[in-house]
Amino acid sequence: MAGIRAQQKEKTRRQLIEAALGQLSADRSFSSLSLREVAKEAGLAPTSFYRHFSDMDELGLTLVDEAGLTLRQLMRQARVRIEKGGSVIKISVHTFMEFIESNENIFRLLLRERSGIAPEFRAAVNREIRYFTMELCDYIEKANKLDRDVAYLQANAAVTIVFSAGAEAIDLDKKEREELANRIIEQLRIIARGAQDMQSRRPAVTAE
Amino acid sequence: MAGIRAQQKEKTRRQLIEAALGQLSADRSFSSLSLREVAKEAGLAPTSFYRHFSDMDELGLTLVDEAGLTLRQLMRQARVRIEKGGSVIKISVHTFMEFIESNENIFRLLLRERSGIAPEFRAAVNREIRYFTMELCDYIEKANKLDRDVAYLQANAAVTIVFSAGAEAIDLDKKEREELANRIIEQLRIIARGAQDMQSRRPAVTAE
DNA sequence: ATTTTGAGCGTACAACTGTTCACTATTTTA
DNA sequence: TAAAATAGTGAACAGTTGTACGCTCAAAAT
Repeated sequence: MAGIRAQQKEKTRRQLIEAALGQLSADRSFSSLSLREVAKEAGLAPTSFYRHFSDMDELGLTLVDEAGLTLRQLMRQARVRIEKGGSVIKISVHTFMEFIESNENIFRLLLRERSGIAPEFRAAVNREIRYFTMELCDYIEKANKLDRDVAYLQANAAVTIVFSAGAEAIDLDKKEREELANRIIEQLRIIARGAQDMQSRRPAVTAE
Repeated sequence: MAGIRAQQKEKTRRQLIEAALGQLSADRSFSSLSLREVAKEAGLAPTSFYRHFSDMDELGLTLVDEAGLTLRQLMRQARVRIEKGGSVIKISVHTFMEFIESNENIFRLLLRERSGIAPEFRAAVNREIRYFTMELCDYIEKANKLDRDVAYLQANAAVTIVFSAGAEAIDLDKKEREELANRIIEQLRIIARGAQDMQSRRPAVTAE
């Protein structure tokens, strides 16, 4: 029972996903893709699309999930590198930029659909980004010994700036990307210092 | 010579602009509008559209210009309020939120097309936002006596965070918006403190 | 060995798209 | 007053879209 049939189905499903992902270029948003186009690119008749997804929306949500996986890969890799020592901020930004470079289209999707039309899409993207933020928040809370709410403010601001930079970076050449990365690093430092400062001016919480 | 003809033409041109703006709701992006729909909404035959714009793109760029004007109004109003005294950050954020509330659709356009498809659109939106950033940079440089590059880092980070919050705010109810505004205010404070801190640790630049 | 299932296909259709063209009616110009 | 310019129209076009339907044929279940 190899499931030769289910296997084949999974394969063409992947073809549809890859086809859609492949069409997402600089001047093509997901919502501008048509079911027929994607099916054609995948080498399928338009009607066969329905054997795998009931909708373009359903395909889209699948892509967002895919992007979520990529995001977690990114986090894992950053964590590994950080453990080996060096500036946390620098490493994080560079890892992020690398990922954008090698996963352009999936990041395009993520960054565009964040402010896109379909509410379900936005929700899905925001879920992924929130997860990302929370991980960072935990890390900051422990590593820098900040109160949770201050850590959250810092994490949220950092993620906003990094993702926003990601959206910019996608359309830049290598040199411009480096400049951008340096700017982001400095901004993250400013935020980190500000958070430390805000924490230190707080009344200490003491046991009664 | 009242120019009764040119007058009427300008009027229906406005109708087209308003029609397009009116269609930009939560679940409708500019690129999803069709020429025919817009013409219909404006009470025109599809073909009459061409008497005013050669393209939907041309209409779109006109809308972005419109949004730019709104943005400058916003800046002007914030400046007036700031002169009357009070927390600069608080006033700025609240003014921004007010504007979003009373110009929902035009902000939707601005925030969406920033990461949209058409390169010309993105360029136009980024031009407006850059202008906004530079104004803020000047202000910070003078008011807080920061070096220009530090002031720029702060201004850029602040604008990124505020606009990103704007995109979020559009879909929130009143109470949630207030919470968001408070979070933004705290984050801007963190950034301001961080910038001050970074400045104060710099080697002073002295005349030779 | 026979029946059932289901992935993929081709045809067809109605809805919509942007754009062309020749036309009307009114204002503007000469 | 006659001629030219032009905002707005309606019909028609070729193209694209999503989707319903019935079919095939190989795999799976009986």
